[in-house]
Parts: sequence; structure tokens; C-alpha cells
Amino acid sequence: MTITDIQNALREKVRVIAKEKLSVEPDHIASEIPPKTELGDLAFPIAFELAKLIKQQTGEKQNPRAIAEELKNGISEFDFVDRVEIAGPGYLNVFYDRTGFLLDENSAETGANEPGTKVCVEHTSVNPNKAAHIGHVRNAVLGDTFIRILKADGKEVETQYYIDNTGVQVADVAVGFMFIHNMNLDDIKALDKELTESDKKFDFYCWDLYAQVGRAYQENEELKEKRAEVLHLIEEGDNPTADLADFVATRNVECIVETMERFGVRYDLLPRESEILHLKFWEKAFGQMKELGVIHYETEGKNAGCWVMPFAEHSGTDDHESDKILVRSNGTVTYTGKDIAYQMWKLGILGMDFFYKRFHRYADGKEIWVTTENADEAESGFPAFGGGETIYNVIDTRQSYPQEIVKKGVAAIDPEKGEKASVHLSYEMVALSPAAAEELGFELSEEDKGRTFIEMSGRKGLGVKADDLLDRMEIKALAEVESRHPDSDEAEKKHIAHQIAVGALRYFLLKFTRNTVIVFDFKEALSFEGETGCFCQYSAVRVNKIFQKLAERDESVAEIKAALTDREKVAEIFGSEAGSDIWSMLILAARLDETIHNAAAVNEPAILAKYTFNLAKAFNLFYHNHKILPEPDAVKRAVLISVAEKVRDSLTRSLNTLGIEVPEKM
RNA sequence: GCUCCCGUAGCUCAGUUGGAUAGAGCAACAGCCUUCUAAGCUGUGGGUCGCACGUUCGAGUCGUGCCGGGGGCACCA
Repeated sequence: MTITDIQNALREKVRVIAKEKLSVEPDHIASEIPPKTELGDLAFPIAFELAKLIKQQTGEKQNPRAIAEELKNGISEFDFVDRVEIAGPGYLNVFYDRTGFLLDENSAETGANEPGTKVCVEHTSVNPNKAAHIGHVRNAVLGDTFIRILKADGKEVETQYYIDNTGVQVADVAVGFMFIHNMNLDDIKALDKELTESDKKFDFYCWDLYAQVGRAYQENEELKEKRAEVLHLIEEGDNPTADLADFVATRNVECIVETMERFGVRYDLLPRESEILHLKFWEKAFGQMKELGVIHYETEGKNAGCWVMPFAEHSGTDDHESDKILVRSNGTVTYTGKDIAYQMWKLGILGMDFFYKRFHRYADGKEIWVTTENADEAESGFPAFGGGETIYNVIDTRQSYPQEIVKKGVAAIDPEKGEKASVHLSYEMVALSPAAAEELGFELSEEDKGRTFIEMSGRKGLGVKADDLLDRMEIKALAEVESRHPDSDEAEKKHIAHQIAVGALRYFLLKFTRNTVIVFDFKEALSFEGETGCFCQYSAVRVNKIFQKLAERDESVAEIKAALTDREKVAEIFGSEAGSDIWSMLILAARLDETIHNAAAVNEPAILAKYTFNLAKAFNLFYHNHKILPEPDAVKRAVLISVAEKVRDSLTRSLNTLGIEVPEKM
């Protein structure tokens, strides 16, 4: 019986007693984990509410403590309950049977999940015109971790990285290549080869070029006009400019996929915007919306010639219309329009499909697929893509407004699915502290210096590039590993340094809740002490070491645990002075699945990050207070090792769910 | 103007659908390595939870108003 089963059984019992004995049915049976172990393992502050309900129904005034007494008797019947206490004005504190719990945990089967429903998660979706910066990594790590959480919670998940290969940003870089550097496709290919040979990255080159184009636009109006032409040619496709842009976008995606792989982030499918257009996905969605009358054509006013969707929730002003343009007067489709079609496809309600081909093969053989409009290019052997029961879109909170429109558009066509099934997993940006911006070599205006943070900007070339930061972390971690394990071989040291660097960065990005702006600070991000990924890894390495030692000494864990059959002695240990300590450790480790479920339910990976840190912290204390291997008493040693085993399992799984590996040694 | 988010220790942040004495990390100071790894552990100091009113047995959490900071309201995404 898992801890979740226990809680559900207790909650259900409380509900039944309330109904049968007290004739009241509260909407929700609240329960909480008491602030201290001495106050029990689960508490119901329900008596107050029941007293109120009884008073409302009958006018009879009941003492909450008397109600708690009534509940206590029923709950005490369970085998897994050791005792129930009534505390304060009417808290019902339940204490689990510690011995039974430990033995049960030891025999419990882990995770026999039924095949769950399929969901799609879109994340990363960096514009394919430059290298990824730390803000993009927040998106990717958030999405990737959420996916791991959903999978751990029993869902089948498909990961998509949407490629906006026909947008303005790609056009900007194409303009740079074509009109600033006067390069054609062959020149760019030659440049790419040259860069690769000198160990430089194409996306880094584009990063600088994009910033250069941004500056050039300010002083060169002609160039800006070129952008519109280039954008139009890219959207149209099948011309030299479109081919050039396609090469640039594809190379950038390759680079970004490579970068994200370093962070442990992977994808299943790369749906491309060009296919949404050329395979007429948009036209189909457009037709349906026209038919349903959710959009209309403006014949006059400032939006004359556009197809717009009214958006009544936002009131219009003189400066701003409340309508959202989906089709521009020149006939091109806005991103919002294209996203409606894309989301419909993701939900499996569009009734059309892409062609697919292989894009990339990871070292372990896993493949990424990409969409194609060309039936001749299409490859077979791909898994069934799209058709998610729920779709999660990991997108910056600054896009909340367009996301609302997209949702509304989808809901207009399919009311049943649209409203609930499309979830905007929003998160705040990663910004730079003024100090960090200066550290990157940017000159700040007086106004900027006074700001609490400075927004990163691809257009200005202002940002911490993902690869640069990870490189820096790996160098720092390697120095630490060198000093601790000078005799290990180079490859192993590098591997450990990499694991530590990724752990530190992922944890750093995950410990903040989604709606907190992360003001990036080098010192804090590069730290290996305190609340960091490294701290959690270190704790896991420690617990692993105990079992390594046992193996070295040819001691069998199963044989050691045989001593647990002496239930009386086990109960005595839990009842001793150290007993509560040991029990706290065990029950905290047992709360992983509950925590994962909670994190999935409220779409908040930070909950799991915090839990992991608390678990690691608790184990460090446990480790300090109880000498496990030298413990002379066989039964106590068995108890300590069983608890350590549970911690090892939970901490490893918890870290893996955060995408953080546990190094062999640290 | 409209709208969303934030305001909790010197700094950076947690705080479950309203529950018990508001917690971490960093920074500061004082301790702990013949032991299963000190990237660790222990202790000390540090709070009008922005302000006010309200709802409630109970408010950091919910409501209203105000103050302060940020985002959004493009024929960009």
C-alpha cells in the first residue's frame, strides 16, 4: 500500500463518517502534512469545517473536539494506523504504523502503471536564426522536466519543437547574409564548412549576424524594405531565397538540438511552419472559422482588408483594437493564425496530416522526425504523431494574450476540446542583472544601470549563450573534480564535470516557480553549494557509496534485511529516541510519487525541485547522525539500511525526473 | 486608458484546494574531518508577510481599495 493509497483511504473514511454519523457532506476533505513528526503523519483540520456545516444545516452548535472524537474512532480501525490524536482546537492527527510501513515499503512493487493517455508538449521553439540563450534553456528545461514528470505520473508524452522557419526572424538573418555580406547559398555552405572545420558554431555566427542586421536596420531604410521582400519569398517557397533561408534555419535547428542534447533535452518531432502553410493546414482551419462566423473580413477602418477575430475580453481603446488580425491585408497569415491550425493538428481535430522524414539520430539510436511537405521525401517507420488528449505549450508569459486568442480560436471550432485541452504553460523570462550585462561586455545607459534587471535581446545580441554558460560550468566543475580525484582518468573526470554542470544549471532553472522572473547572476548560477543541483547529487553519491561499500565487503542487502522479521525489535527502534529521526527520513522519501503527482497536477516542476533538495538535505543530516555501516545492532542496522535504500531509490528517481544524473563519484 | 503578474529575513526565493510556533539558500559570526566522501553538518543573530479595510473559528494565502515594480494590449512572435 503506497502512501497515496493510505491517504486516500483515510480521506474516504473521513467522508463516510461525516456522512453517516454527522449527516454532512463537505465538498472537499482537506488534509495536510503536520509541521512536525511529533504531530503525526497526516492531519485533518476538518472538524472546524464540519462544525460549521452542522450549524448551518441544523442550527445545532457542536464542539469541534467532539466531532474529531467521532472521526477518531473510525480512523483508528485501519491496520496501517498506529494511533490518532486530537490536538489543539480539533486537529485530527494520524500516526502511521511505522514498522508495518517499513516492511510494506520493502515488499512493495514499484510502478506498475497502466498505459496512460497521450499528451503533447511543445517546448523550446527557439526561432531558428541564432544560438540559444539561457532564457531559451529555461523554456527547454522547464518543458523537458515537465515531460519527465508527466511520464513518471503515467502519461504517454510526445515532445515537439515548433520550427518557425518562415518568420521575420529567419528573414532578418537571410537579409544579413544576402545584402550585408552579399552571400548566396553556396557561399553560406562554404562558410558553414569553414566554421565547422575551425570548431566554430554556425548558430554563433548567426547570433552576431542577427545583431548586426538589427543595427543596420536603424540606419538603412532600404534594408528594411528588403526584409519584407525576403519574408514574402520565404513564405511562398520554391525559390532561391527560400532555399537559402531553409538552409540557414535548418542549420540553426541542428545546432540548437545539439546544444539542448548537452542539457539532456530531447525531441520526438519538429513540426515546421512552412508545412502548416504549404500543406494548407491553415486554409482548412481558416475555412472552418469563416463558416462558423468566428472571424470576419474588415472592409473599413484601420484593419481594412484583414480577417480578424473579435476578442471581447479585452476592451478596445483609441490606440488598441480589441480585434486580433489573423490574415493581413496582403493575404499572409499571422503567427496566431498558424498556431490555431497547428494546435488543432496537435489535438487531432484538424483532419489532416504532415509528411515526415528523419531529422537526427541520437547516439543511443533514438530518432527525431521532422515534417515535410514533399510526399516524395516522406519516409516511413515513424510513430503516430499528434492527437494528444491534452496539449501543453511551454511559451513565455509575454505571449499570454496571443495564446488566449489561439485557444479561443480552437475552442470556437471544437468547443469540447479547445477550452480544456490546450494548456499554456507560461513562465517568466530570464533577465540579466545590470552587473551580469556589464560582465558580458555591454555598455549600459544610466537608465539601465538603475533598473532591477535588463531583458535579454537576440536582436541586440545581448544574452548569455547556452553553450558558453555550460562550457564555463564544465570548466569550473572539472577543476573541482581534479582537486578531489586527481587519479581518475581524464574521460571520467570530464564526464563527471559535465554531469555536475548540467545538474547545477538545470536545478538553478527549476528551483524558481514559473511565474518568477529569474534575474541571472553568474555567481549564483555557477554555485555548487547550498540549494543547488550539485548538493542533491552529492547526497545521492553518498547514499550510493554505502551500497558500494556493502558490495565490496560481499555483504548482501537481502541478508541484512532479514533481521527485519523481528517486528518487536523494529518497533522498539522506531519508538526509541532516534526513532522519530529515522521515521521522518523514511516517510519523506516515501512521498516522491505524491510529489510528482502534485507537480503534474498543478503544472509546476519547481515543486519537485524543492522536494528533491529537501530530501537530499534530510539525508545529509540522517547520514551525519546515524553511522549506518558501523552500526553494531543487526536489527537497527537493517532498519537504517532499509531507509537508506528507500532514500537512494527516491533521490535517484527524483533527480532523474529533473533530468539530473547521479555521478559515480564526486 | 484596459489587463495580467509580482511585493515575505540584509540579498535571492519557497510557502499545497485558507490551518498548528511563517521556512530555505546566500551573506555574517561561532563550532565540527583517525569514522559510510567536509561540494557536508551544527549553532547564533535576522520578519509591522508593501499599506488599509473586509470575509472567516482561523488569512502570507480569499475580496475591495491604495502604494511600489514588471509584462502585455502589432498587419512581430
